[in-house]
Amino acid sequence: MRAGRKEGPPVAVTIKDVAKRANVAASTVSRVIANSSKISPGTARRVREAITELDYNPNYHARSLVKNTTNTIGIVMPRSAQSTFQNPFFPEVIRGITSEIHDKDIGMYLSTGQTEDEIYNEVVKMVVESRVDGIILLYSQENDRIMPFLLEKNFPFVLIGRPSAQLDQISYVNNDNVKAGGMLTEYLLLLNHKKIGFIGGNENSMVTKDHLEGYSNALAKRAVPFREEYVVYREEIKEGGQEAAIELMSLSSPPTAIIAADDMMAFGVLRMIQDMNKKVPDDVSIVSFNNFMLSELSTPPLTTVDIHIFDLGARAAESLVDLMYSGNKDIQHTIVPHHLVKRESCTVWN
Amino acid sequence: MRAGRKEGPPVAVTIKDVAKRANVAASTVSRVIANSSKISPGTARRVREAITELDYNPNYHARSLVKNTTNTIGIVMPRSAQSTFQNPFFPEVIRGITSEIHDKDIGMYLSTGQTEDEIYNEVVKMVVESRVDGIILLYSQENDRIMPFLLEKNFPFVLIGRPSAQLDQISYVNNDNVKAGGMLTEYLLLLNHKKIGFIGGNENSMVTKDHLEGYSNALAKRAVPFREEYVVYREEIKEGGQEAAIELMSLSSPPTAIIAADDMMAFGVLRMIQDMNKKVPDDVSIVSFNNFMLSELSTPPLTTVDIHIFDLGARAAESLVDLMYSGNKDIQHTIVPHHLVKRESCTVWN
DNA sequence: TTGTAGGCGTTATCAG
DNA sequence: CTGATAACGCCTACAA
Repeated sequence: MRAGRKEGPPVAVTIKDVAKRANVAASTVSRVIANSSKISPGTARRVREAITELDYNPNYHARSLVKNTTNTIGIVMPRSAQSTFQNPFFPEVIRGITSEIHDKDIGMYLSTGQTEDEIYNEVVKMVVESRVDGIILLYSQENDRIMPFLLEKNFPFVLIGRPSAQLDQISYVNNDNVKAGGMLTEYLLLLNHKKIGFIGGNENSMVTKDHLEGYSNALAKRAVPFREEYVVYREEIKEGGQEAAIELMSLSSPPTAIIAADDMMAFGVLRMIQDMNKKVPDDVSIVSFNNFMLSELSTPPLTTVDIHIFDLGARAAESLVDLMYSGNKDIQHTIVPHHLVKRESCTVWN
Repeated sequence: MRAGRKEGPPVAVTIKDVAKRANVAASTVSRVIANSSKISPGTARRVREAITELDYNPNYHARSLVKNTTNTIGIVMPRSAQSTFQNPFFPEVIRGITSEIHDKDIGMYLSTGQTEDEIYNEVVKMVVESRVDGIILLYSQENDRIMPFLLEKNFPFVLIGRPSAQLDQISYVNNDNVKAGGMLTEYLLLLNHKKIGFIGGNENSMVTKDHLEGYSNALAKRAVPFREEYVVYREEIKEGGQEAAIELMSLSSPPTAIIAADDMMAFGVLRMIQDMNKKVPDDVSIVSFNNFMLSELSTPPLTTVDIHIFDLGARAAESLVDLMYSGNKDIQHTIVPHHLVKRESCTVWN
């Protein structure tokens, strides 16, 4: 279905009205708006007066039409973020983006699609109808149609995360998730844990793959065997952690420490472990990724790695603005640092 | 600062190209796109072929310019939501809005302003530059300039929350917050609590006022004295709850139960109470509003009133779409029901 | 320094 | 049923 026609509200004041009022031609008005150098102070003043008196604002579409620029960027979220925009990750990224563009007169257009097709079609519309000047992709998955499309159209975009291919053609900003996963694992190892469970998010997402790689690297380095049964995947943000905890803890030799895909998962794990009448961290240690705001308010407060989500968004916006307006078409790869936030959900294993 | 000019990417295919290809006039192409009735099947087919062959998409701005319609709605968030988009309320509202518009070909434009002035200017731009067809306001405050402006321009908008004035001229969707506040208080009263602390959010916001009214009503009805010192306000989403807990618990006669402005606050309160080596709910009961996803995962799980945030967004979008495209300009007031979710943060006071 | 004219890509009106 | 043609509101040569 397509929305119907709008009854035009009181016709807006146009550039001609201003011109008439100031006794000049429309083009002159246009020039003072553009701050054209060659304009006499006198007329400039007169025009400006007329503008304020009439409360004139240039029509966005007319301007976009002729300049072929929209001054807005599109944000594309994954399907799963739509169903769970609940994941604080996305709002926080958007905050970061916002911080970077709010004073640059750049607007933000949000995708609303809820299926892969809907999202793809929205992206197509954004670019081919010239709705936006550039796009920030909030996710990457293997075999996705969006990036190939954008690449083919040669349309400016930056990805938050890691592309699964064509690294050298895609601007992205990401964390070093392999390293982060490794660090967390090593931390647990140093705490003397040998049986470490790993709860991944979407099995096909790059983050998950990278975390897992870091995990297994760290294990290998300390000659701790990698055990299949310690690795489980859950996508559902709410029940995921709880279910994974059940799966892990019901093993004949359950882990003494668990790495959760993110703090939301960790909350679920925490809840479930406590429901089992076990203590965190005494009976099982928990660590996770992201450092959401609430992580420090849980019981016990969560040890987690802060990946600076806000910065992810801000840097992405920065790169994109560069790509769109600076003429600099160089591909940029930005790695946002992470750091461990030690709190009280981990302890030494006897 | 204003963003610069974009280098036009490969010029897009226009309606004229299609016309040429199909050997018809541009206006004919326009007609088949609009599904005009009076068009011969033959040409229609030829045109459609040309469209797909050329991969033609109508230019959004050209169309908006002449039709004076944008098929997009603007979402205006409060300053505090920008700094704390962290509050799950906003993402959840947006999910609701999205659910309502994603299949209607309606887009979503997000405000990015971070000061009151920036936000106001953005709104002005949205309406006066014809960027959007309507607006959803995610907050209301007394002495705000935005609603008067919208009203004066006779621009379609709906408010999520309660207007502080001109109720009959403003479409809004809201909860019955007085009732919700009253219910929570009565619940605690029935649990035999007499000393009930109230932590409000922003003291000037309508929600807070309504909650407080419900609170004091309920107290009065049971002849329990209203005590000034039991009422505190905190805006900061993260530290607010903790600080308020300190303030309340250090009273000479501290409350045995606390009503928090929302679950985020409640988390902070919970944390702080536990840091004081007191038990929830045995030493103090906690209840709050909103029922965020995480509320059921805390320790202990939170008793809270579910206000159906998602529906707030969906209904608002529905009303707005009506206002914008249906020709029905009737003011609509929608009250979304709430319900108590009993969990484990409250118990009977001996 | 300023005005005139033409065009950006559509849709709507009016003939035919 | 279809084709010209004139808007929509703005910007940018080109002239003056």
